Amino acid sequence: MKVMIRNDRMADGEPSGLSSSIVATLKEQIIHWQYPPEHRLTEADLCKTFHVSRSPVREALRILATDGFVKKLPNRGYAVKQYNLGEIEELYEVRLALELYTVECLAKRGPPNAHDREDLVALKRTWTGLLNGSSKKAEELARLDTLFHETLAHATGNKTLLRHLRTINERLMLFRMIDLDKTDRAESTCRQHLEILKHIAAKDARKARAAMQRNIEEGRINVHTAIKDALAKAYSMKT
Amino acid sequence: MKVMIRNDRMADGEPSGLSSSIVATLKEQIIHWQYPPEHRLTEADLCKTFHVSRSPVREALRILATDGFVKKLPNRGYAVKQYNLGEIEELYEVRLALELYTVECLAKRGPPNAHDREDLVALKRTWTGLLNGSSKKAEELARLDTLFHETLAHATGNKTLLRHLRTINERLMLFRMIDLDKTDRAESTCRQHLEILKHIAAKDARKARAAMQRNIEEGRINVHTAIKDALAKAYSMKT
DNA sequence: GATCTGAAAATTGTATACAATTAGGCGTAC
DNA sequence: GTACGCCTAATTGTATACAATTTTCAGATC
Repeated sequence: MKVMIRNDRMADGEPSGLSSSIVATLKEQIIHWQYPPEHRLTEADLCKTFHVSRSPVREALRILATDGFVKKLPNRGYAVKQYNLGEIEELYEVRLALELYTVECLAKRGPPNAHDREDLVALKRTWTGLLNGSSKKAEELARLDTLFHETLAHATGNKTLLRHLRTINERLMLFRMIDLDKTDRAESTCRQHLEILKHIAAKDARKARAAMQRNIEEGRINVHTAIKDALAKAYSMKT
Repeated sequence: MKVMIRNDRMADGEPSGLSSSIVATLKEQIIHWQYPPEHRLTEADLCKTFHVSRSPVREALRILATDGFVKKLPNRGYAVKQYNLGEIEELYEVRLALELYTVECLAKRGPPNAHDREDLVALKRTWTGLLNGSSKKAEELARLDTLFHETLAHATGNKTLLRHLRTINERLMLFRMIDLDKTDRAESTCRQHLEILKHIAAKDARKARAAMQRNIEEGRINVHTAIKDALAKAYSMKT
């Protein structure tokens, strides 16, 4: 009973005890759309489902709120946050600013140590293989895509940059599948990623930024049109 | 005692009750260096000083930890976070990325509505006045400088961008006074800010970025040298 | 039928009690 | 003198009880 799930990345002093596993579980569920948007989450309900008291549940909800997965309804508990088109665009903009800086940084001064340099060549191997290879399931692609962008940020050596990028990209997880499910997206992603790596290796900051911008913008546009279509459809159904 | 400080930007559902005022008070104290770095903060102690129970104190400490003002010592409570040179540089880098994007955004598409446009001309008035005028106390300068950068971010209309920039700049508050106390910094700040506004008005994104970069870099360098000197002095004293 | 009123239910905010883990120190053996 | 082990105190993690606020809904009134 009451198993303490030890979190993977427990190096920093952040998570502790039951709340961290509640956070992880709920995040996972929300990202996979297992709750309808605006679904209400009350402390009492979560206590029942997780078989714990209110203390860790409260902590978990507060964390999820600051991470942008739930929002607080004054005096009415919490609800799964639904992002509207404008907010999604905002997230993509901040992501763009941070990732452009990331590649500029890498092109200009390169990875700070041998380990990070190896990570970059490993990325090149991975995505070259993916370009020719077969496995193009969206789920796996999403994992590798996340890994790609996080590895770049990590290679700058700037942990603060990585952390901010993570919180942004974690939220965008909600929509990443929409993007990567698109036809031919796998191939264009491969080409764009390889291009980014090429320009970094060539120490061409301008071209690296441009390539990264194309990569992120394509994703943003895919999500944008998909959401707008969905909204239009939902609206037309109501009339 | 136990005054509930109503937060300015309370529009979102974040703060509530006692914890928010504890957070505000401790933040204020930490920013003003009223605790030595690495000073330990235990829940029990804070309960006594604030005359509240552990629940709100725990909540406050968790918030302060995610905001980067305290760090968690596993099983030993919390401690006021001491930033080393590398971490400060990281913060300045992320800030640079976000603020460069901010001015680029403003120069390219301009403020989204009349209200934000007015804010920008108000900034121009303020800093023109400051250039000629007298009041150059560092404390007041810091307030206006913060207002300048936050107003720009706000004028983009991107709330997410503003929020991330705030969390970064809030931490850099710890070192802003070091920067602004420097001789002639007031004047150079005025000139740089006015230049930024000029290029934004002229819709010249490249020059606006360059001007913002100079502004931020100057601050970074001031802080960098000051901290390095302080560390060198502390080290030489020990030998 | 619409609207106001009041009480009950729902829900969070706070306080406190208990459990579990860990750090620090003291004493003892070698 | 040093190292080992136990014991106590410190400290957090969790559960629960209580208080205060707000929503909601039934019933009465116009």
